[in-house]
Order: sequence, then C-alpha cells, then structure tokens
Amino acid sequence: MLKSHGCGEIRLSHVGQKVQLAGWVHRRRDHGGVTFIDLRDASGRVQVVIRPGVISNEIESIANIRDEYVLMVVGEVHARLEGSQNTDLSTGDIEIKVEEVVVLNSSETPPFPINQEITITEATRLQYRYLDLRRDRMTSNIRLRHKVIKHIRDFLDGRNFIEIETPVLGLATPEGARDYLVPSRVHPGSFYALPQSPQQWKQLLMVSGFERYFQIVKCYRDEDLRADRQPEFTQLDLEMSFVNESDVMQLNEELIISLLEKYALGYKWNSSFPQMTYATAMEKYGTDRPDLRYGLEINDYSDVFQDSDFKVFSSAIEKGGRIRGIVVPGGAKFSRKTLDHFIDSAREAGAGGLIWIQINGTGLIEEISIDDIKSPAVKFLSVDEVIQLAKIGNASRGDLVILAADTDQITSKVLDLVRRDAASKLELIDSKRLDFVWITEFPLFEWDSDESRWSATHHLFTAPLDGDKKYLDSDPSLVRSRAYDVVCNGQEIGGGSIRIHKREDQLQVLGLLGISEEDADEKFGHMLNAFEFGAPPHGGIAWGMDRTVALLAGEHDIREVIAFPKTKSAVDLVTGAPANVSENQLHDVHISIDSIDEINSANDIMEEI
RNA sequence: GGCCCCGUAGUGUAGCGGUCUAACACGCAACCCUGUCACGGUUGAGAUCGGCGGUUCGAAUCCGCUCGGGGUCGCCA
Repeated sequence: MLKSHGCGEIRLSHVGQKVQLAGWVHRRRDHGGVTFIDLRDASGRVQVVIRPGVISNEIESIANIRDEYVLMVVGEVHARLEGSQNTDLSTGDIEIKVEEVVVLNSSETPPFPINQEITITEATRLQYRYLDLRRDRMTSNIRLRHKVIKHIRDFLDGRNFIEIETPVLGLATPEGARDYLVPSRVHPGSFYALPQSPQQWKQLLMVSGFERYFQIVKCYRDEDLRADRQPEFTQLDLEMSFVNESDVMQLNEELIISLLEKYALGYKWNSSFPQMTYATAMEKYGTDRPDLRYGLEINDYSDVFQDSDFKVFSSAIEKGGRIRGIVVPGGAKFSRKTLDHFIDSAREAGAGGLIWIQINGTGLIEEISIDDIKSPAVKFLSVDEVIQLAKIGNASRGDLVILAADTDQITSKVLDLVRRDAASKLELIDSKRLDFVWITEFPLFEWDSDESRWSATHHLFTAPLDGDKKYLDSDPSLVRSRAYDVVCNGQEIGGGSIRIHKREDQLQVLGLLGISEEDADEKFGHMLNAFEFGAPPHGGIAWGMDRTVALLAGEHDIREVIAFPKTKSAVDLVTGAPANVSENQLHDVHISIDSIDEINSANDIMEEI
C-alpha cells in the first residue's frame, strides 16, 4: 500500500505517529512560505502542512502542485495549534507536518470545480462523470446506495431469502414495455430481449421450491425517459411462496422501516403504512400514487349541481360524468395568472377547462352574498349552491374551490394536477416527511382503446381477487387484482402482486387479453407448463432501487444516485454509446442497416408525398 | 411522437436590436505573502455569444431550421 492510513481517519489519538497518506489535492493554500494542502481520499480529508526547507526528497517545487494532483506524503501527525482547529473537518483537530512529498500524478485543471458545490449543466457532468463522482454530493450518494443495498441483502438473508441470478438474455414478451433486443449470431434472424424484470424467472424459482428469492438486478425498458426513469434501472426483486398479500406487505414494510431508521436521518415517517384501495385513491386524490403529505382532497359536488342551468355541469352529468373538485385553503388570493395556469393544466389533461370559485370577505360562510363570489361562472352560480359547495368541501371565506366536470378519468387527472400544483404554490409540502401508503385492489385489466382490447394493469401473471373471479367472463372491468403498490410522497416506489399459479387460470387471463392459444403457447408455454408441476401459491414485489435511494438521499432525480446514468435520449455521454458498429459485426449477427443516404432519401420522399 | 424551457470565456451567471472592441464571480497564469482552511494582495490571459440560414443600415439580443441538454404528456405489463 502506498498509504498507512486514510486521510479522513487521522485523529488526535494519532498525534506523534508518522503516517504515509495518498490522495488528491482538494485545495491548496500557498502562503509564500508555508503551504497548506487539503488532501482528499475515499476516507475523507486532512490538512497537510508543507514548510520550506523540511522536504527531504527531491520535488521540483511545491508551488507546481495544483488541485487534483495525486500525492503521496509522509509526515508526522501534530495537534493543531490552539485556535486553529477546523470544526468543519472531522480531522480538524490535527494536521500532518510533511517530511516527504511524491507527486504520483499531475492533473489538468478539471472542467468544473471538484471542491465546491455548484450547479453544472447535466451534459458536462455526464461527459466527465468520473470527475463528477469525485464531488462530495455524488460520493455520498453512491456510498449511501451501497449501504442501502447491503442493508437489504443482510435483512433478507436474515429472513431466509436467497439471492439467485437470472438470465439477462431472454425471450421478448408481447406485453408491456418495448424490449431492448439483442441479435443472435448462432440463430440468424432471432433475437434475445433484455429483461424488463426477472418476473417469469422468479416465478419459475418458486415452482422450483426455493420459497424465498430475491435479487438486486438491472432491468431494461426501451421507453422514453424521465427524471425518475432510466433505460436501465435497478430493482429489488423478490418473491415468496405460500403467502398472501399481507405477508408480502408486512415483510416489505419492516424492510423499509429498518432502512428508514438507519438512513433516513432527519426525516419523519409513519411507523406503519396505511392501506388504501385504488378506488379510494382515485376518488380522493385522482391518482393511484397520492402524495399524502398534504390534504386538498377531492370531493364530489355533483349533487349540488343536479339541477343546474349551467351547461358545462348539466351536460357532464348527462354524459355520465361528475362534478368533482378540491378546496384550496387561502386560494382566494391566487392571481388570475395562477388560475389560468390551472386551466392550462386542465386542458393539457384533456378537459375542456375548469371552473374556479373564490370566496371572499369575512364572516360565516352561510352569510356570503353574491358579491363575495368571484368566478368566471358567477352568473351560473347561486349563493345557495356555493354555500352547499363550501359545506361539502369544508371551505371558508378566503378559500378557492376548483371544479372539474367531466368523466371520472378526466376529472381525476385534472384535479390530481391542480392538487399537486396548488400544494407546491401554497408550500404545503413538508420535505422532511416520508408518507408511505400501500395502494391495493387495482383493477386487473384496463381497456386499451388504441388496440380495442383489454390489457393487464399490473402484469398478466397477477391473480384476480377471489371474490371478483365471477366477473371475468361477464365484465372484466369489474375484476380487481391482488396487486399492491408502495407509494411514498406521490411516487411509486414498488409494486407487486399475488400471482396466478394454476394453468387454467393463466390461460383464462391470457385469453381475455386477446392472446391466442398459439401465441400463449409460444410466448408463455414455459410458464403454463411449469404451472402443471405443482406450482405453489406465490407472490412478490419489485422496488425501484434508484427511486428508493434517491428518496433517502433527498434527491429528486435518480441520475443523482446512479454512477453512470444516460441522458434523456438514452445516450451514455462518457463512452458515446450507442454508436455504429463495423460491417463485420453486423454481418456476424445477420443484420443489415439501411445506409444513412438511403434513410435520408426515404425521408425526403416521404416529405414530398 | 406532441408541447414547454435552456444553450454567452474552463465553470456559474449578467447582457435581450446600436453605448458589447461582450460584464461579473469562481477557476486559470505570473508575481508577492511562514498559519490558512471559500486564505489574502497585485497584474494578466481567456468567449464572436451551440450550428446553419434569414429579417435589419446594424443581431448574443428578433424569426426559421438544426444539434445538444432538461421538463412534461403520450409511453413506461
């Protein structure tokens, strides 16, 4: 080793010892004679002091040492002079009086400062990610990630789970996200797909009898990216046999809470996670991943406007829709601009618009007059209606009521948006809280209007609720599933389900999804066969590890907790992937690419048409 | 794929039709400084304003296209 200690490890107890350290020049302070260097390595930082005339070995000039140079120093640990200790540094009580300095490597001036926390454009950071990762914030995020993952492994090991690796090269699936494909050299024209998750493998492992499996594993989905989405991301994937929903939820709750206790320092959280049905979540929050850190719940105001002359309301009700809304406390002071912004959001969400009503003045809500009501729809509203509204929504003067009249799907979407917007405008969000909730009883199927068929809400191996099986043939929309999501602060952290474990049940669901027997056999034959050999009842969950770590690290963007993330267009700026490959490589895998010229001219022709 | 935001010295920002031969801070270079820790001081170098095209007497500033980064909707079983 080139070092006897880590820079960050030296304490007063080392005083008098001769130590050898190696690391990077974090910052230097040259006083003409004496020079101070903060030497940084993976363990932390320490101040080394270089005095003129005491360096025994040959070094051209201390003055040539620059930030990010790599040094090895030998020296004695001294207590710092009284009054010159640095309380910001864990090694601030001591310093190293250097006797020997070796420059192990020099460094160009880095493209951005390593030794201070400033905002740098994403592209520059990603291009020089190896330098970005030297910065304190990134270093601590990546270290936290390691600790979290280790904690999870230890926890699950302690509960008799075993980690089993599953293949990365697998079979493309017809359902779900777009697959990343890998061409086969040995089988011309055939492709592997990278796993969107190890879902099928873990179920097969349950058939194998392992009973408790987990894996911390990369998953791949070729879809457009977001701040909380990468084309390759890490899941904690786990599966258990002979369990029901509550078993899986309880175990995961314990796991999460044990993590929070250790790593969510400074946060408050609920000691047991409430459960909420999908239907309730949609009704009260308009989304299946509600942020419960604040109220602003949705109410149904349809009754108030049953006989309204206002066409926006009456026609929505006629069409089977409802009038739903939220009360925003203190929203009467919102500017026209803010309200217009809400209306824009509503339009984006597919609604014709929304109605806002500001209730002004002071005194009891029952005593309002029409002059206290400010709304673009004021001429269609009666004082009595507004009082009824206020009673349902528990609104008082000074509040804002926002109403959306449309189908449940659209009003949910609109009010979810407005709710989140209003909460952030009113600063109702306590950033030091982690509000976890389990969302249960999802619908098993969703109607895919583009393809005019049912599709699986969770995935096609999810079991229906026993009591709802009777609707499978008559009305699939009524069938609820045994799926559950864990949601925190409005973000889905994980999701899972109790699976189907019988061949005939699986065939029935596949049939409902419009997958022919032939396709079922080709794409899922292995699962159907496996279910014939004593497949145990089983279920599990998968968590987004990136999101979990980001949550604990207080980061909003999962890129901040991934060592080498990709850009929004799925490019790796460090290496430049994806990139062209040689003709030979393509030939080996039996692929030919339309030449760029051909692609361009084809586009030109398309444009002319 | 739709919509939106951003792109000025190494970094972060300012400038938003002529006074910009582009400003400030940090960084960088040289010199000075024996106790600092975001050390300090003096001097200096460094960008033609992502690219292309257009409008204009005149463009970093307006318009169009394009490239790159980001947000969001679709999408993400």
